[in-house]
This record gives sequence, structure tokens and C-alpha cells, in this order.
Amino acid sequence: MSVRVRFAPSPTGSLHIGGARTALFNWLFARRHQGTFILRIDDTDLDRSSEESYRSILRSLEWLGLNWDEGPYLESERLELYRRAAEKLLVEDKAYLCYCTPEELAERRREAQAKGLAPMYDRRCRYLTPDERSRLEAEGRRPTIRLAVPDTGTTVVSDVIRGEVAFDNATIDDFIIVKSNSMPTYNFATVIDDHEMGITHVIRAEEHLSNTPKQILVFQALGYELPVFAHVPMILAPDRSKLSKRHGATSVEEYREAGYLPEAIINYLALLGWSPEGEEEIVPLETIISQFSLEKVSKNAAIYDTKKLTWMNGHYLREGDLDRITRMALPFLQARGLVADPLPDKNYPYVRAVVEAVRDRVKTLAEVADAASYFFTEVTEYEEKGVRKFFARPEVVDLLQQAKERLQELEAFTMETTEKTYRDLAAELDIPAGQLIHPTRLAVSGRTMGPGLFEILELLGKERVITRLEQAIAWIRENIKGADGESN
RNA sequence: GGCCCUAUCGUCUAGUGGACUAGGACGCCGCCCUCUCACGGCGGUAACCGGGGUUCGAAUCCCCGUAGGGCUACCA
Repeated sequence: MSVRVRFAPSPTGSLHIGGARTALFNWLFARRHQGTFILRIDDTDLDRSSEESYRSILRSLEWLGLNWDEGPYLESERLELYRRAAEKLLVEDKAYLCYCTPEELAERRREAQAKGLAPMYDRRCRYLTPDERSRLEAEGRRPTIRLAVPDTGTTVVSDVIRGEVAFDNATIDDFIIVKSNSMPTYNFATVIDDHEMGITHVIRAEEHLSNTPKQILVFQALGYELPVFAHVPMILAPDRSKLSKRHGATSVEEYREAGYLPEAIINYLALLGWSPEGEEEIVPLETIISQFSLEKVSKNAAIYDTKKLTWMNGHYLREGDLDRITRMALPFLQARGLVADPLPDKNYPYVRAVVEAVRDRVKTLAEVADAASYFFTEVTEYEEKGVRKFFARPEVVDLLQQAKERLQELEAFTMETTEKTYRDLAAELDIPAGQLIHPTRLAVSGRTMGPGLFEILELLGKERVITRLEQAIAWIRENIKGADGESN
């Protein structure tokens, strides 16, 4: 039997990293077994579902490369299926109409808790007489449908990751399967869909483990065959609490906007709760797919660690195909107004070269843009620390002046020729090359760190280098006391 | 409160009774490389939640605590 799995988010927010990992594990499992990965949207909660969330989730999945083979199916478009199933259970007396209102239920729940009792539904509508029923209906009450749960016996969840987990039926409520607005509840719709869609493996977050016996009861009531269950551990925020917005970036879209690469997120997420055979942490997707197995998924909840993700992102940024990285960096450069949008084709090679020079020393696409600014704009200020260190020396104006003159004579302005010029000059002056290099970097970039100086010079080109050198000399003369040997 | 899951360095994890002096990765620290910053290389720091068992032997099996998490909704 071929594998069929599904990812079934509710469209009540953007895809967060926990959901992304659940989707990833389903996707990996499908790909590993040449199965089918289905996307289903569990939008039975009319109040909380939104079109924007739906679009955002699809966008995130696509961006991550978690392509689905079927769907997206919307539960809200499959209501007839749930209605028929509920009808069948009603006819077979496996479910019943309940006329209690939410207010009444809340009140009884509150009372039970006050007495220290388990806040379970008291099943009062389970054995209503026809008279009682028509009286309640006459009151205009809109009923829900509840499953008639056996009060004895146990329901065992057989879970690939956790083994056999037994639940005492007596602890399970006669839970609602159809709401009074005739929408099915999650525990009902999910069962029918999993059955109808021929889902063979239900891979989902651990928060659903406790719901599973209820679903199994529905499977059994409907006479459906059970799928295999696998409950993957939750992903927790750094303070061990459940993930939420107050923990900073938790949605896939936020990571995308912060300049993370999909392959880094995929690699990182794959290692959160699962581990490959070797000791290598940078694992190509093909390897992850070929090695992925539910049995190797760990049981304990994981706390996500942005530091490791960032490290991985830096790796993929450095190693990735340059054209692709450049394309991905482009929006970040444009957002800062550094390059035109759209970028004229003739400017592409320069942007590409800048990205190449800069990407070795940053970890995100946003940082690529930050580190590249002076390749696209004038240098208007010099880093304070660098000024003190390199511009404040009395001989610096003379040094920059000499360097400028030598560079001016250059025909070919390349990494090699500029470096030779600097090395030779340093040798002639009998000073370490650094004394020339550091002030020059500050002069042409405004910064004390960055790519190798000669790489910068070649990229900037002779004209801009000379101009920036002159500007720096003027700036020093104006701002640094006693900078010019002859002025006092 | 009831039910369920989980428990190895700060974090992600390897580990399925002897190969454990507990391995790897991120982070952090140091050194090397070097025009700076990174990269890279080398080295270091750091963990089996506690208590009882079982066993010749326990990180590994069992029990009890404790801690964290989940479910207990006309949310999913």
C-alpha cells in the first residue's frame, strides 16, 4: 500500500516553525516512501479562520519547497461528507443530539471544578425521552451532536514514536462532533477526512496525542480502518513555554524577511527532533530524504535555538550558488534603496560581484545588504573607532596621499596591481603594509572591517577609489587636529 | 484537579545493559591562519533530574518522587 500523508493546518495564523517542522516531517516521509503528500486546510472554525492566514501558510510552504501532491482541500467545502457521517452515527445510536447551551455547560463545568471534580459532560441528553426532546426543541435550542462514548474499556493508541499509549474510556467525554452551527469539530472532521483521503500515516504534533483516543473512537464508530499514528514532539520557546508571538520571530515568514534561506531552515528543522546517521550537521536534502524515518524521531520536546539556525544560514549563504544567492539578496538591497528596482541587466554583474565579496562574512541576506552599502552609495561618515585608530595618526594624510598618487598611475586597476602597488610602497617606506591598508579601507568604505582591501578596490574601480581617498584626506585635514604635518 | 507524554552539556542531539574516561553540532573561551572582519584548522569549557530497586554490571530496564509539556472548548 502506498504511503499517503497529510499536513492539515488551521488557517488561524501564519505558519510557525513548529507547524513547518510537522509539514516537513510529513513531506520527508512521503518523499522517502514515494508516497503522496496532501495539503488540507482544517478551517472548520468559522470565527478564527482567515483568508490571509490561508494564503500566508501556502506561501510559506511553497517558499520552503514543501510542495504538495494533492490539495489544498478545504474542510469547509466538504461539509456534506461530515453531515452524512454524523447522520449515520445518529441513526445507529452511536451519537446523540445534545441541547445544552454553551452557557449551561460552562456553568456546570465551573461547578464541577469548584467541587474538585473532573469537568466532564454529564451525558444528560444521552437518554432524552421524545417528550423531553420536543420540549427542548420548542425552546428553540439548536442542538449539537455528541458521540456516545463507551464508559468502560480502554482505547489504545499505537504510536510509532511513543509505543502503545492506553486511555481509560471512562476519562473520555461524550465530546461534541458537530457544533450547533452544523460545522463539524476537529476531532470529527479530521477522522472522516483522513479516512476519505486514504491517509495511511497521521504524523502530527504531540499536542494531538491526547485527542487521538477520541478520534479512534470515531474511527471505530464509523467502521473505518485506523491509520498509523506518529506524534512528533513539540517545539518550545526558549523559556520552555509554548511558542507564541511574544517570543520574537516564530513564523516562517518572519525568518524569510530577516534574510534566512529556505534550505537552512529545512536543514535546521530536520535536525530538531530527528537525527541522521553520521555526525555531520549540514545535511543535503537528498540525504535527509533517503535517511528519514519516524523511528528515529526523538520523544522529547525541543527548544529552538536561533543561534544554530543562524550559523547554518551563514553556511548556506557562503556555499550556495552565487546567482541564486544574488537573486535572493536583491530584494534586501532594493529595500534599502541601494540598487534600482527592477535592476537593469547591465548592473547585475556588479551586484553579483559585490554579493560574492560580502557573503563570506555575514549570516543573513539582510546582513549582506548591510555589509554591501558602500558599494552602492557614497561614504559619508567614518566609523568612530577606526577614525581614532587609523585617521588620528599624524603621518596618515601623507600616507594616503602617496598611495593615491601611486594608484592614479595604474593602467590596469585590479586586485593584483593595487596590491603590488601597496606592498611596494610599504616596502619603500619601510612600514608594515597594514599601516597603509587599514586607513585606506576606512577611507573607501567608512568601515574597519569587510572584504580584503584589494577586492574592494577592484570592485569600486579606480575613479571611485581616488575620489574617496581625496575625500578622506580632506576630511582628516578638517577634523583631526595636527593631522597635516605642515599645518602646525 | 483528572488523564497522557517527556527527562543526557546553556541549546539541538548520539547512545537501545559491558565498546562511556558519555560522542557530535551550535554557543562561549584560547591558539593558528591573516590587511581588518569573517571562513577554516586545532584545542578547551560543559550533561546522564533525585531516590529506590533489577543485574556480576545501568545513561540505558522497573518503581516512586520532582520538573517541564500536552489534553481536559460548540479551537485546531
